[in-house]
Amino acid sequence: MKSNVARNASSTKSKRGLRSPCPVAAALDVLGDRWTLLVLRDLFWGKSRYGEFTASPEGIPTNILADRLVRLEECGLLSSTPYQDNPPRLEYKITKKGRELLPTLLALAKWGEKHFPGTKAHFKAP
Amino acid sequence: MKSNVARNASSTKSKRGLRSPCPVAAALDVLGDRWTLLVLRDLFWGKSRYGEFTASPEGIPTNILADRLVRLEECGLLSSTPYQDNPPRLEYKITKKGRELLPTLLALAKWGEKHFPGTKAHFKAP
DNA sequence: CCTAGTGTCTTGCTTTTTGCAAGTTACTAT
DNA sequence: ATAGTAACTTGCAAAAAGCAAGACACTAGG
Repeated sequence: MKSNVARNASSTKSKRGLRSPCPVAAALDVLGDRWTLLVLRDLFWGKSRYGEFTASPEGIPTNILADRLVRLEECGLLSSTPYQDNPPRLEYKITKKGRELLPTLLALAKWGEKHFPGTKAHFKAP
Repeated sequence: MKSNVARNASSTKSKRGLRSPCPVAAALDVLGDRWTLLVLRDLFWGKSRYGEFTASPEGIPTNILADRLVRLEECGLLSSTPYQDNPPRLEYKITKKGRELLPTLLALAKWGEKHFPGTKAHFKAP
């Protein structure tokens, strides 16, 4: 069963050089969409398997999840390891590089809590 | 000259309630694309007019810029005031709510500088 | 042996968004 | 009258998002 990399080789926007000398722009080439930081959030929460990600309250579509997991591994923000051979199945873990996004997620969560009453973050404080 | 709100009433994804009780998800409904945080960065840098935004190194397309300025004002992250009457022209300023995203931008910039060598942030440190 | 269930994807398709490039407007300057 | 300017809008093609169903390779149970 093939990966979906062939379906939309969409990461061309950061495959060739940076579009800007700004680190925010470079970071957003990886993170700037609705779902990527949410997948990272779930990894921070300790989720590691497909069903755990899809069970999150936002209801990520499975083709989007598959795409983001591939891209995040390509960018070195998560790593995958098989946990079963028949059928082959992967679990995902955040990497050191990915963990270094925690300040960004915490800052975003704090801003979100302040400006979207009724929302509540559930990060484990360091 | 009409606004482009009619062209794509696209903020329906956050017009009706939150898609999730998570503040990160709520924040990403506003910020989760490639350009929005870059426009905010430019506002932090003190840019306020159209030509200043388009002069940034990323080369934001003007229809995207127009769209994001409208949405950011709708969300209360910037305010616009006329600086000329003939023809009518607006300049944009970040609001308090928008300034409260500075920790997020700084965290993102720091992560980007570390992982994209050659990039350099230019924020005024508080 | 057959059927149902499961988890992890892929696929087909429609809708939405992105973004290119050119055009429009209402002015000012010469 | 013409050219230039700033701030957009527009038409269109391409890309991405996302719905819903399907495929696969197993396991469990009768």
